Amino acid sequence: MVTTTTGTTPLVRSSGPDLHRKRLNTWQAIHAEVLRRIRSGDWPPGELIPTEQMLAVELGCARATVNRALRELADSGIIERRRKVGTRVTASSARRTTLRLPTIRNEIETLGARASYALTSCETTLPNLAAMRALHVGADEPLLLVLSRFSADDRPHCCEAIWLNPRVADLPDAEVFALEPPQEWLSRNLPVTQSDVSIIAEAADEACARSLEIEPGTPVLTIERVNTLHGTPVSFARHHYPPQHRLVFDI
Amino acid sequence: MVTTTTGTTPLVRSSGPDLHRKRLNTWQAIHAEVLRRIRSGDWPPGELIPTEQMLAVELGCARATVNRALRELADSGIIERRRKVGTRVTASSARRTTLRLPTIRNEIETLGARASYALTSCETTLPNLAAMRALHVGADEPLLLVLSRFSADDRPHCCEAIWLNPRVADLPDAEVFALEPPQEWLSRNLPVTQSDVSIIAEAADEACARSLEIEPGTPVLTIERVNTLHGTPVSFARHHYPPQHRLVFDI
DNA sequence: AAGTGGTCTAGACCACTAA
DNA sequence: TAGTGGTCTAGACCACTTA
Repeated sequence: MVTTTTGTTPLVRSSGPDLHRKRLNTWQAIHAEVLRRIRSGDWPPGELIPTEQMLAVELGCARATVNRALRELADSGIIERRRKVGTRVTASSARRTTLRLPTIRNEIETLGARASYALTSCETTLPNLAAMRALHVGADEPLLLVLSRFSADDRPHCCEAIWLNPRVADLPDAEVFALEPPQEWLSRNLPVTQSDVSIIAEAADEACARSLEIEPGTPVLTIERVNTLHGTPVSFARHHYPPQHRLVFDI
Repeated sequence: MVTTTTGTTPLVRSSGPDLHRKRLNTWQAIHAEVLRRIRSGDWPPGELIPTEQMLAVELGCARATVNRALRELADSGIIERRRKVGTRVTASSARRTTLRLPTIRNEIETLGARASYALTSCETTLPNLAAMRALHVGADEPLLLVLSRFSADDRPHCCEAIWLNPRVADLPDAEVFALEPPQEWLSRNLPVTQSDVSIIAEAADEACARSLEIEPGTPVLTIERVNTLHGTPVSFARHHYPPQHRLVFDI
């Protein structure tokens, strides 16, 4: 058997049973079919499902295609796979999803609003406790602190406080941040090897409340981000969103 | 050349240039190498990187292997791929990451603490406004409302309020929830085709504050989840976490 | 020792899109 | 129309795990 295969229009391999079974050829189709069987209750939580080999034969495709489909399902936490054991439908309601962290500008424009940026202040100052811990600096090492705000259609959308360490990165003149958000300047000029992100609920402090035009003490959703370059923390950003803001996603 | 390849221990294909270039054979190695070149600045943000074909030749592996590596990078938002155009290093700081939503019990045990569950109340009652909207029911349709709390090593960790619609799902006797969290019972007994999740910051109401042993009005992190079966909303859960709680992840 | 998933390969065709 | 990524296939070997 030396002739090349056509790859995407294979003929029925044998005259075995199941001649009427529709062939599922793409990994998306396999993915959907397996998901259907799980959701319909055919394959209940905790159950072992057929092996890749069996599914490939049943659905009429290569094992690699089944593998791709099942890998996506495993990545989503829908199924759990173990060598030698097989593939199980996940019993718990544990799920995974992809969380996108776009730029603020992008986030606003996705909502269909016009984004505008305004610098609030930009000064070299001694770090507070959180900044000392995040950037691994002492209380006597001055940092650059930039406060700014984004508006969506002229309503306050989010305010940012970002601490930058001038000893580990070449920072621009302060005037630059009057025109461009630190986040955008950073992404173009400072390489990052890792970001640690936290989401927390906290009470708005004085500056944040003034920026977002809310009462001090109002709950705000805070997204913290520490950017690290080869193990050295470079920037520590905190984005604060007013109470009506929601981080939304599907599973 | 009809002899089969061994797949994982191929010999050098030709006596071309670059005999000293180490062959990168696994998609993880390719992934790491490409990431290294991006982070080192060799391939700056916005730049086109070589095609799959070129990388496969340079690194000495199959194009499918390069494809797998680059696909993972694209899934993380590190690069952007377009047919006919090529692959670019993402210019913005937009990033994606996988967010895990484990069961509360799992979450607590991952922290190394002992999880305990306690039912607060369980009653059939008319929906509030949020529940009406989430479950698409009218103000006169009674729902089952279950309030409960999880503790980690006897400290309040999270409290839950969940609304269940008895008209679209067979619900158990109320006593069941005295022993088992609704979340766990649901995952075993009610299939779900979609979940919509929101993360918000809000002020603790009276019941939530009592349950978490905090002052009413304290900011809490709330994770809302609407489970849907074939388009019909079945349950509406709200998990409230006290202020020190952080949703943490890397990028 | 054996079974299952994980991955690599070489070749092929398809889908999309800029020119 | 041509170039690039997206995917499928058949076969092979490896890695991990249970028995």
